[in-house]
Amino acid sequence: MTRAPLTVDTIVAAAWELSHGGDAPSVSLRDLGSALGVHPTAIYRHFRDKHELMSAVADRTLQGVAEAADGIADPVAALTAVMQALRATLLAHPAAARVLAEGPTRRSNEVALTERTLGLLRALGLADQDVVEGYHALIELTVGSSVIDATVHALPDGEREETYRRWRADYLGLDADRYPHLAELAPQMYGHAAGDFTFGLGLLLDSLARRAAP
Amino acid sequence: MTRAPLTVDTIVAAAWELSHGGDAPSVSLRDLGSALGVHPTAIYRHFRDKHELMSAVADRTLQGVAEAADGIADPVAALTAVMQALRATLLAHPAAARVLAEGPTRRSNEVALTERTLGLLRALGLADQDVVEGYHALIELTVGSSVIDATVHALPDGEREETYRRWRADYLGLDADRYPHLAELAPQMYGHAAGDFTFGLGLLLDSLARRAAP
DNA sequence: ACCTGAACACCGTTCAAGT
DNA sequence: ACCTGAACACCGTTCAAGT
Repeated sequence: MTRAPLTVDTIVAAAWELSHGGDAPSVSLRDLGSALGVHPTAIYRHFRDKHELMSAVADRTLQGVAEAADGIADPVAALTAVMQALRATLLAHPAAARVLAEGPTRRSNEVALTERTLGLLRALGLADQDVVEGYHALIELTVGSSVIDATVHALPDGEREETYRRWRADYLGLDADRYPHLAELAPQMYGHAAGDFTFGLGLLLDSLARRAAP
Repeated sequence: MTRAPLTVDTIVAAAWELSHGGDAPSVSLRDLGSALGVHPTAIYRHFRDKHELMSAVADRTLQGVAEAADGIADPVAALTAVMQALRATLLAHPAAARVLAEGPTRRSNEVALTERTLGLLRALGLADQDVVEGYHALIELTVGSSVIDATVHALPDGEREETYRRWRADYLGLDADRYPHLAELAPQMYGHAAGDFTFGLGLLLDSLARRAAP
């Protein structure tokens, strides 16, 4: 009995599976080959190089993100849902997140996400230039938040809390004369990364909504 | 005549030099060794591993960023100057930017930057919790903007414009019935990445200033 | 047409050996 | 104490050879 023939979709699906979680910071072609039961270099028959493969994997990761806005009438609430969904998938697939962070892939799910976001910003009543710049600001905040949090997020729950605790302790241990603000505020830092993102997203959307109002 | 002895500072300075620009996406220990006239593995006598070295290089990259606020009385203007300085150095050193994007190094220049930023947010009149969350939002937007723009920013001027032009053309070529917003707004996208960052930063600071007001 | 095998030019890292 | 040499276990990628 022979193996099912290799296709672009089979390869992307397997690579997407391997890109889960942060314990596997990047997918190697040798690992991917053995997951597919195929020689590592067989992948080059279907993708020009590894970057093209990872770009396809990254786009698969964006499947359904635009649809997070479905059924939400309020544009601000819909934009919040889309950006939270984007952040969730970037945290789950850090290797794909790195590819998306390099610039737009212009692949189908990414295009759908962009189209949806632009439409929601227009529904808010913004001028065209504000729509475009607001879109970039939302993406920049969400991607930044995701890449910053990805490493710690990949840790098991216990280690994650321990890491945050150690960071706070480092700040608390500083000379309070030289670093008065840090020494005082340290206990409140790194308490809840997801909350920080929600706060920042709210700041951006508040400003955008205000620019839209007459 | 014998070579000057290897020190932590010599190594960091040489690695910092090699980390300039985006044509060199990452510094290899073999390249670093030959730049120093030393066997690649000699570096392990001074750093535990490559990550510790790159963490030191990343902090060197932050030298002077906090001082971008010097002499600026208005907290909003000072915060703008600091974040623009941070973005500039992250764009110039993408390899270091990737290390900083993984989480806080808690090294001296980073600590100085954090302390300064917290102080400026407090000067704005914000409550402690808003100071902490506002700080994270500013860093997330700035890091996100920098990693997204770094790849294109590293291209020579002509190629950079050509790349943006190609991206716009890709969006313009889409089916206008399925993607009406993109098709219409494409000409205004990717016009000036630095301007997009300034806009997003303004949105965050506007919201923060409003929260500070009574 | 599609995949394999062998090879190339790289990586970070370890450890015994030199001085 | 500090550095070198050799080796290990990896990478992505190319290209001729197999079927």
